[in-house]
Amino acid sequence: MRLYNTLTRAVEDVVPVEPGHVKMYACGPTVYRYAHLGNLRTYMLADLIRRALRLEGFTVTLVQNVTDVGHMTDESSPEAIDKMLLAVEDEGLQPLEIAEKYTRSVIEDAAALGIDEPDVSPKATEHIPEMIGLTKTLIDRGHAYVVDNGSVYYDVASFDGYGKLSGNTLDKLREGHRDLETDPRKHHPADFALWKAAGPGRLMKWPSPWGDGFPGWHIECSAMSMEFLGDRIDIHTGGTDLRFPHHEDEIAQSEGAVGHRVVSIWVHGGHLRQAGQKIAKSTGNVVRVQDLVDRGIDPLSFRWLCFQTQYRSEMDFSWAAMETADQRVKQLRRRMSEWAPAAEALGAEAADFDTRFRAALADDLSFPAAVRIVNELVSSPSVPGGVPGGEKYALLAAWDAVLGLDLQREAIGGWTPTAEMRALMNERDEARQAKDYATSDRIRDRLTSMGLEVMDTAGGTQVRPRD
RNA sequence: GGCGGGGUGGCCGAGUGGUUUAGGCAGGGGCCUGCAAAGCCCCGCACACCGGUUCGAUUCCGGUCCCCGCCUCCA
Repeated sequence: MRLYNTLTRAVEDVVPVEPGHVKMYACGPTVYRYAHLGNLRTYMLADLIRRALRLEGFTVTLVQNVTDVGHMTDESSPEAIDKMLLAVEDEGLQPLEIAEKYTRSVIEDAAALGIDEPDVSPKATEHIPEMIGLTKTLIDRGHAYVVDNGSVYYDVASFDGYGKLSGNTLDKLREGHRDLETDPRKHHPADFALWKAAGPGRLMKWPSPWGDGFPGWHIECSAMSMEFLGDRIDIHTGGTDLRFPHHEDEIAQSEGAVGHRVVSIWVHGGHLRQAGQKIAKSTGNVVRVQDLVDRGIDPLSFRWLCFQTQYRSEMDFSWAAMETADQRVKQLRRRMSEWAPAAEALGAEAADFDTRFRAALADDLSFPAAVRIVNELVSSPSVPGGVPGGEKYALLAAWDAVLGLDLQREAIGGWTPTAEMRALMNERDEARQAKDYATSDRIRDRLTSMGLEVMDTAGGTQVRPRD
């Protein structure tokens, strides 16, 4: 298995520190609003890496945090508004109720998209002591300092490798600095909060050695990743926007605390755009799982849409492309039911397809190549010397462990026409045999109006639900 | 201003120093059919612009234009 490492800017082999067992950490959702498809694409990425690794025979442990601490709209301003607090005001709920509501919603949306749950989903609010502990360690090791109001800042100048992930090294940061108002107590403008003193009216706050306050944005990931996975983590994923400052700061924290490299491979997923702009709450162009459902699109079809684009690339979302993908997935399921049951063994041709599919996934998760292989398999001849239907079924069923498209749904689900439908089908066949086409066409219209697709086959009239 | 990533045929989107250079959808033609549908077969010869390297570049290098992300919360 090879993955592109943002840190080294190269595709690297995944070589877990513990042989055969890959430890993954994924930056997860902030739960004061609904997740949109862009967020979910990134969560899906972590799951796809896990699925592909498992197909390769690895054991995988995936930890994904739930950020239920509100962060500031603007870290540098004293008048900054807490986003969690905004949600609290808008919805008339308590912070924990807000968190619960949206946590549940994200879990549901992820499930609808076939994203398997992480092995562990720690909540930030339940690990405040670990964050305080890590902050103490950083102070002790000379990487952080306390200022007079009780906030604690990370001293970026104390960490040699600062900037290695994003390219934003300290000299570059100084050079290209935007005129931001920063806390004058900071030693360097790029210093960031590990712990923030609670201002008046702050709802979520905890006691600490430096007074009541709340954790900085980046510390939760350092603290929880190392708590659950140790200080040698094989893969860390997140959206490309987290590359700087979030992941850069996370590296400074984790490595500053333990004194050595913590994460081996950093994987960043590309953003979803719509009409050229990234999908975001602030842009006002969010698309949610519910929007897919409202349009009669199977949410799992969003997976197929995503598979066509390399995970690292930005992807433009359009309803036209989404509907095309949906049609294709539904078509695949229909073909599966035609090919059932699965063959017991694979012939040479089928085995070759299998090898190519697995190689595509192992090559930096090349889903576009995998999609092509699926398409080739589907349209390959089922004649002797080709791939018989039963083998196609067996292959696609196996690949579905990664694709997650529920391809066997129709074949297994066994949709069957009702007695009424069967009676009409018989009537139509009789009319057709008698060449009474006026009657047969009328019956076809009747079946069509029942939401069915009518097909003539060698065995007579067949119907299936129209998608 | 700094950092990072892009511009491919009607659309979505892979990929590659040349020789058969994806795939899907839409579109055109055909087979099949009583007619449709479904299925099958055939058809597009693209790579922002300008230079350079090369026998040869869409692919490598330089420049130009444009787009997107990050630098404030962000997947």
